[in-house]
Amino acid sequence: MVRWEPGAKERLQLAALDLFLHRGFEQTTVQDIAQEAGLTERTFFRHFADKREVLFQGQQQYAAEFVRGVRDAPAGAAPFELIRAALLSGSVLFDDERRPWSRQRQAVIDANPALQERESLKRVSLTDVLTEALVARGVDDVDARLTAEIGVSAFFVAFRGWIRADEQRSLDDLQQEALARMAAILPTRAPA
Amino acid sequence: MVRWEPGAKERLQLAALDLFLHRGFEQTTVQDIAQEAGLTERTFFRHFADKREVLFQGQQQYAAEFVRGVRDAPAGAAPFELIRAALLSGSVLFDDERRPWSRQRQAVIDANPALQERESLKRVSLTDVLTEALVARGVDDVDARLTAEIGVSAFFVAFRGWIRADEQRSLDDLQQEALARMAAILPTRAPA
DNA sequence: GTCTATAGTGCGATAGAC
DNA sequence: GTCTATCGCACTATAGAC
Repeated sequence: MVRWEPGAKERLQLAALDLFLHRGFEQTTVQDIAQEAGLTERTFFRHFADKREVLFQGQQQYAAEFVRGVRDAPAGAAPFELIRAALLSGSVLFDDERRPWSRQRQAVIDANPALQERESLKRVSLTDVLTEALVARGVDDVDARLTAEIGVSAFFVAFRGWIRADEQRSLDDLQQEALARMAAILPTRAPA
Repeated sequence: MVRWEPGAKERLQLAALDLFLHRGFEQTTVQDIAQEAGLTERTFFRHFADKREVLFQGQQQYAAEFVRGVRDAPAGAAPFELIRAALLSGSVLFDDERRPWSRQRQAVIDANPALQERESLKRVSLTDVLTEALVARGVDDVDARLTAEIGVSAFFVAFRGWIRADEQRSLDDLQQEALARMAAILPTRAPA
């Protein structure tokens, strides 16, 4: 007889999403989740720093793809090209199979302020790592931050559209549209 | 003898900032803060939803100024003009007198992830109300969201610069610079 | 204003993998 | 033997219920 089944973390994540969906985040205790996964509270907290974090693991995987897009872009690419590459690279994680799961997860987050708080912090972290990646590609500090802000905004606006019930377009299509619209909103520079 | 001194909320805020600065956020209990202000824990939670919130009251005042800028902008103003008006309107709250206080407060926030989380949520809320204000001015939903994102990004990047030790320029100068740089980063549209 | 549930921590013990 | 995952228990502070 084994002392523990493999995949404890995954079991906890699945149990948590399921319970949050049906009972609500606040109405679900960590003990409930652990019990559902055949583990104890203490073990839950070994895998996740806090109760909310169980929904946000995997985000750093997205950040990594994002950064990889920047790192692998052709030499001499302008900041705007770098951010397009980042967005395209990240979008591969959001295929049509994932759409229903993303919808469920987002519904749970939208129903709870504490989870929105964590999500918004993840957004900031994503902007930070992207900024760093741009600086590593030689972009000026402030421009890097602004470029990252533009890119992350495009991602989040596109993502919201992507999980809409009637939306069929790919995430990257929506991202490109968001970037184009932002360019249209900002004033054109006077020709040199 | 009075039953309670006036300004309970303000006393709690001042006591909290002071204790957070000297002891750290986590090392300060709500009881510490209440005691310092001559009140009870229960009273603290009557004024603030949670321990972190004591640092974030006054943000909604900023949001109101922001929105007012949008509402009072001249008729027929393009989204970009509306956002410029919002930023200018909000910046009046950040005069040179406030700079040292903003620095202190930000130092406390930067030292604690839980506070960064709350700050990032406030940022999202600000974007939401700004989006709403733009929609009320007739801007298309998606453009409103994107415009709000641009504006809030400009504010936060500018604010970071504004509290730098050696920075002398006004917040709005820095905001304008941020907007100009974003425009320069995004590609120019092909002429119609 | 009191009471209590729950989140989250610290430390130690144990069981298996290697 | 070492290393790591799990569990047990006692504990504090937050936050909400009554």
